[in-house]
Amino acid sequence: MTSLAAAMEHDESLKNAVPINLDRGSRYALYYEILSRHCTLAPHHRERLIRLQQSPRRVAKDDTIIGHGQSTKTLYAVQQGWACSRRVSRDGHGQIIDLYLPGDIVGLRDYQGGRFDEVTMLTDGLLIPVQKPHLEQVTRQNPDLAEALLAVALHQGNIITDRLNNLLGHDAITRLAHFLMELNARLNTFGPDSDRLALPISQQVIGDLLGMTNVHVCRCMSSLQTQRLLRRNAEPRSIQLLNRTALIELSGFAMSYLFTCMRRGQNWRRGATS
Amino acid sequence: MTSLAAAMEHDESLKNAVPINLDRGSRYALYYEILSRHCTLAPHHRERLIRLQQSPRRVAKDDTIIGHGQSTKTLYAVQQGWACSRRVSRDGHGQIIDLYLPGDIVGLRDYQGGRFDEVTMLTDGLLIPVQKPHLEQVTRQNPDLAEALLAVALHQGNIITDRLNNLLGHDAITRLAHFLMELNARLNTFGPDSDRLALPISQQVIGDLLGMTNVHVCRCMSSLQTQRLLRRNAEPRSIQLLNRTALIELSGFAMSYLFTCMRRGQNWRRGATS
DNA sequence: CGAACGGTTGACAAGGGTCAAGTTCGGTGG
DNA sequence: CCACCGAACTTGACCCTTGTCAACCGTTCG
Repeated sequence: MTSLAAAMEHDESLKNAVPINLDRGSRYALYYEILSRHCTLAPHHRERLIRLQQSPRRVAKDDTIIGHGQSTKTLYAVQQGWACSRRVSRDGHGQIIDLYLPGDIVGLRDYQGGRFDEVTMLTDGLLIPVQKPHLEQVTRQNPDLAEALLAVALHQGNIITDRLNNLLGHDAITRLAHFLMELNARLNTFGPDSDRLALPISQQVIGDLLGMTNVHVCRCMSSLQTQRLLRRNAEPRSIQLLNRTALIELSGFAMSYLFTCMRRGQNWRRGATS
Repeated sequence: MTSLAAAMEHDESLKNAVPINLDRGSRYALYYEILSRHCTLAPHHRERLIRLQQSPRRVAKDDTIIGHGQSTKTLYAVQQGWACSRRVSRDGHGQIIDLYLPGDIVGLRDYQGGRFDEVTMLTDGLLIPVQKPHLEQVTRQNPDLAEALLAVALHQGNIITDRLNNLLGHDAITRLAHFLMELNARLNTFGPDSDRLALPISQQVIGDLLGMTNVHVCRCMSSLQTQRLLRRNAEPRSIQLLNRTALIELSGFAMSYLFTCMRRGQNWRRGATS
């Protein structure tokens, strides 16, 4: 086992936050894993993408990956840990825009340049950098990869759209429930659908993501626990889903944005088990 | 002047809602116009895209373009009029998700299939259909077009992200001001920056888009008018921006999602005027 | 003319923000 | 081992923004 592999496994607290298949051989093909969620890719694409990847970069909680207003030619795939992007307004107040989980690509929104949100780590983690020009070169030569990249971008857009839908016209408890279901779905995209949900972020951050105060997040969490819908664990920060059916019902969670992923995902899973 | 061209120009109320350059020759190349906002495209791409387009489809207010839950293999580019997509939840309540203006592509979010929001017209309009499989075939043969399509998708994602940012942590007046600035920017992407802003939708629809009630939209509009920031016209429904600087200041509008577009747009504009 | 629709206004209520104090817990230093 | 500290969470009191409900008005259109 290499030192990298060791580093990747020693971090117990993040273990169940890693939906990516880390079986032998796929360990270093993160971009291939991500892209092949949406399109069926050939083996030579796997090799091509592996050559693209730079060496993994271990980052700590609160590290700034991409500074505010700073142009960047680098994309990062999240191997481990959670990250978020913030939009900093003129008054210095930063609003969390987006949440990146293992298997997500950070910086894709800026792929063509022009928009420079700040990206910081919410937990310790491991990122795989790729140079945008290199990726562009590869996608120009491989229509399959270009299509897969488009699929990833559309998928990210669908996740955002789902969050937008969640924020519009729903009250705080519903929004929180929806957020938890979204996390549950994204963290278990291909893995077993565990009832335990890692939640390694503060209520302040959750509040920023949902447009409410940390105080009210706390109240809603308590309410959900009182309704026997979930139970909270303090250390490591996580929650136990006690009644997923009721939570889905309450939140109106649709999972529609996962359809693309699931459909292709089944191909992917068949391929992996064969 | 063909009958189509006549049809396109007789509709006075929508005249200033058309940011697309309708000069001779570009009139029928809507997809080329849209894609070349983001990438510099060659003349043969123009021909290729024109061949892709199906004959324009005139639609009326409240027409359903894409039914709820209905799969579709067709994309539509909006030539004239405004459209929106709605997400219909199980209880039958429909939440407006997205707004499509002239020059936008409808259905791109479902490009890979899997998500079926309802799309309806908010005004009368003119749409240019394209079959997704045909477009896919063309993009697979032309990396430039694939990249341009990716850019359009990312741009749409950026607009949504901006709206998300606007909804999180801003009060109703700020949200309304931001919405108006967004409209102003999107409707005048390349045209002269007019102070008159077409607003051919009801306050109920605006409320749905901003997550507030029609009553409160009315109150906020009145407040903005009282502050001498805008003036409302009843017929045709439009508003006059009296103090754009103050509105931008108030709403924290960034225009960042237009950067990609602007940057390339200047190329595009140079090309058009030469 | 009357129905239908969209906008306007007022009274009232509730969801959620704000502020502040208190609690828990892990880390740090003596 | 204990004392102390800070970060995050919890809880209560209070109040403001916004939703709700309703009446009313102006236009359009059948």
